[in-house]
This record gives sequence, structure tokens and C-alpha cells, in this order.
Amino acid sequence: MTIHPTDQATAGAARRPTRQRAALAELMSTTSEFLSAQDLHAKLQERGDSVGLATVYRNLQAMAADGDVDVLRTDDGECVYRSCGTEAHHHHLVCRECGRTVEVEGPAVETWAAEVARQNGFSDVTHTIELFGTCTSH
Amino acid sequence: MTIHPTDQATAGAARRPTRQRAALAELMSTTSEFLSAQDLHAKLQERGDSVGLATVYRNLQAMAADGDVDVLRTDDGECVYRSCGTEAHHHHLVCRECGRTVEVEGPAVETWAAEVARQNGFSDVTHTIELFGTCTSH
DNA sequence: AACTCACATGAGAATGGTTGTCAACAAGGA
DNA sequence: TCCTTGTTGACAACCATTCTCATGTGAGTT
Ligand SMILES: [Mn+2]
Ligand SMILES: [Mn+2]
Ligand SMILES: [Zn+2]
Ligand SMILES: [Zn+2]
Repeated sequence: MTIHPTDQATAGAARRPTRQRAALAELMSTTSEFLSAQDLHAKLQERGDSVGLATVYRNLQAMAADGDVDVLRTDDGECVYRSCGTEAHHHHLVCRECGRTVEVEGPAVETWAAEVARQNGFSDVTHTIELFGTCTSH
Repeated sequence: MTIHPTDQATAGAARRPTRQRAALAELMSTTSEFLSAQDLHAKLQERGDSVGLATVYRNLQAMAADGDVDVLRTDDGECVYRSCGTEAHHHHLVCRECGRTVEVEGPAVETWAAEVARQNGFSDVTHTIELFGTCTSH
């Protein structure tokens, strides 16, 4: 059984620069909400920088593996991506109405997670912590 | 945009008791790991209490809506269900090797989540907090 | 610049968990 | 027993994501 793979260490295997990845990265850098691969693919098409859907998926995965973008799953199982301001470990407070996202840190929650894991003898612990709510604009 | 629906309050609309739901509930009450709908469907078949796959899905959703079972998504997007010991709000520490699950509470983390939301002016806040690791049997 | 070659791309097919359809069933009140 | 209505199950349909593979393109090398 594998509920949550450990696919961490993705040593920087020289990725080749392409127009497609550049366009995607540029688009994401100017967007603050979490968007799905399909959303991004559509926006690229509107904008003229047409990129194949499979390529969007592949690059998003690569960028996520490299830690360049954050991923989370919507309630209906769709993956959504976002280019965050910091490379450091953090979590998100997302508006479920408009997608507005705030990056949050929680030293307390980090130590809590580590402590709980230790007390139960678990090792190689990772965690998923996301907050959802309704922002002030609603 | 809807990243995380608020589908909470599902007033107890009298659900009609059936052999199928009983078999499913019974199976889940004797299982401690998180299992997928397909896993459960297969186990029911082995055991003789054959139940249609669609029915398994429907009942799991109903049970989840009623708060009778907990749901979480595996890394590959599959929903997995578990009948927990308590009805009270809690989280999980799951072994990614064998699925062994420990129910954990975190008053500190609850207040942290609420506080972060308040500071950013978000309302109707919910959170997703799950811990994954490797248990002592590995 | 021409040559090479491994990596990247894209159009479309395939995958697979989940949901929809709808006729046959069955719980429970009249 | 009869009716009404929620429930079931076999199978089709959905749809996000992955796979396939022929073609394209970085970037060294000569
Ligand atoms: Mn953290
Ligand atoms: Mn909590
Ligand atoms: Zn909002
Ligand atoms: Zn284990």
C-alpha cells in the first residue's frame, strides 16, 4: 500500500529550455490563484502562446517536482497549480469563492506535526495542511 | 471557482436500511486502514455479501456526508475511506507503507488555523490536515 | 554551418476512478 | 396486500490525466 509517495529528491537534472515552458512559467508568474492544467492550457491558447495539453501537464509536473510551483487537489480531484512567492516550506489559506490565496507559515504546526509523528514512532513524516475559507471580498 | 465546498450540514434525511449498506458498514467497522471504494467492493465480493460497485460508491458518499466515515485522497487521486473510532473532529497519521492509521488531535493546530484565518479576514474556514509517514513495522 | 542525438513536443488514443442512466427491487406505511 | 418512493445494479458515459510515437528542436561537436 502506498498512500503518499516519498518522491522528494529530484536532483536538478538539466532541463532543456523551450518556448513552451517559458510561456507557461511566465503565465504562472503573473497569476496568483491556483489554476488547473486545463485552465492554464486554455489561457495560453487565448494569449496566442499555444502549447499542447500534454506538454502543459508534463511541465507542471516537472515544475512541481523541482519545487517551483505548489500543487494541491480540489475537492473534485483536480490538480491545481500556483507559483508561490517563496521557495520555503509554507501552506495556504485559499478562498473557495474566488481562489484568492494567502501564503501562511506555522512554526507551531510544524513542531506539532513532528512531535505527533515522533510519539507514534513514525519516521519520514510529511504533512498536508491547507486552509479554505471565504475572503473579505465576499 | 470552488476549491473546497462547504457541504457540511446534511440533516439526517431518513436513509432506508438495506442489506447492502449494512454489509458495507459492518465491513468498515472491522477494518482500520483507509480503503478505496474498489477495495471495499472487492472485499465484499470475496466475503459473499456481493454489492454493486455503484452502490458502494453511493453509500460511501452518504456515510461520509453523514460524518460516519472519513475520506481522504491518495496521492494518485483515489478516494479512500475509513470508519473512525470517534465522531469528534480529528486528523490522521497514516503509514504510507501499510496504511496503518493513528487518529490524532491537535488543539494547538486548531487554534492556529482559526487564528490565521481571522488575521486574514477569512470566514467559514475549514482545514485539511493529514500526516504521512512510515510506521514502526517497517 | 552542417551533423548528431538525446530530450521535448503534440495530436490523438487509451486509462481508470467516478458518475449518470434507467429498469427492476424492496422498505414501510396505508 | 397494494402503493409510493427511495435503492440497487449492470453498463454506458465522463473526464482529468497518462501513454504512444512520429516529428521537432536545443546544444554540443566537427
Ligand atoms: Mn508545514
Ligand atoms: Mn482540525
Ligand atoms: Zn474570495
Ligand atoms: Zn506501516
